[in-house]
Amino acid sequence: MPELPEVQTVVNTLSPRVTGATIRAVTLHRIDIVTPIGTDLVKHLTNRVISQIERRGKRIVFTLDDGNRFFIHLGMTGRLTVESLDSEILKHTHLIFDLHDGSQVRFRDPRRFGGVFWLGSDDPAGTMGPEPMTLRADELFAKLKKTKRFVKTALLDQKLVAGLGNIYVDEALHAAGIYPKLRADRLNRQQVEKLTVAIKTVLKRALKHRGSTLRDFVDADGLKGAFQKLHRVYDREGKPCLTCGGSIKRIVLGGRSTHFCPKCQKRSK
DNA sequence: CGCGGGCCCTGTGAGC
DNA sequence: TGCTCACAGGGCCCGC
Repeated sequence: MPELPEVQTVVNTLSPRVTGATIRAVTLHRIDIVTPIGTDLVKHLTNRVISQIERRGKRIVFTLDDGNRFFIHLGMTGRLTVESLDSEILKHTHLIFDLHDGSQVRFRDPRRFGGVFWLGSDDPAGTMGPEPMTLRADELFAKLKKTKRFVKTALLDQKLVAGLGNIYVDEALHAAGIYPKLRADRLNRQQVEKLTVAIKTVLKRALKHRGSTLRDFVDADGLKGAFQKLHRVYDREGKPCLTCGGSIKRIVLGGRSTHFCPKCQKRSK
């Protein structure tokens, strides 16, 4: 579900509702969604003020008034929403913050690939790579030079660039006319230049449409994204390429679905 | 030590 | 209608 545009959309909709809010109570229904194991989240958060909320990679980073931080990762099916007290608490709701104004922030994640990660004073970025929106082509070129993996697989590595996922890597490679199975270290300067621009263009357009909802994604207000209607390759196997009319192919790389147009994204050069 | 594969989970939709 | 199976936006951990 959540890649950079979706996570940013959650932050954008959550921020005005929680920035400056006091967490009056914390209800943790499953302690195993919290990392490190044994963290007393209730103690850390109760009666704290949320002074800031921001995105780093695919992480939603909260800064508290005591300077401590934690982040929530949405995994595949995570939702972070603001709801009223009387709205039904759905199955798989693992964490609830009661705010001073009577609203609740709820974290719900059926597959539990997401979770809550206590940082304290640790760096929210961890070992993550640079943000794609401010990425420089020479920087990406240097990183891709260091690996023999397929360019598709390399771009999914959050240590290389932080925030891209399966949808936007496929979309960006298509926009740049690059074959997904091309070895990362074989891309030339012009290709990386084009790829850098394509990544930014695709992410910017996706953000403008509040991300992609294939199934689960909603923002903090429960609103779905609309960018899935504008995908040019992702989840379009067998359909005509919107650029050249060729048939979109689906292959599996590193266990992930990969969609591309064999005519626009040629194997050679 | 880089890399590929397995695995962690639940829900859904296609196919029989 | 009901069952089985493949698959899903992510990422950690384990051998090789």
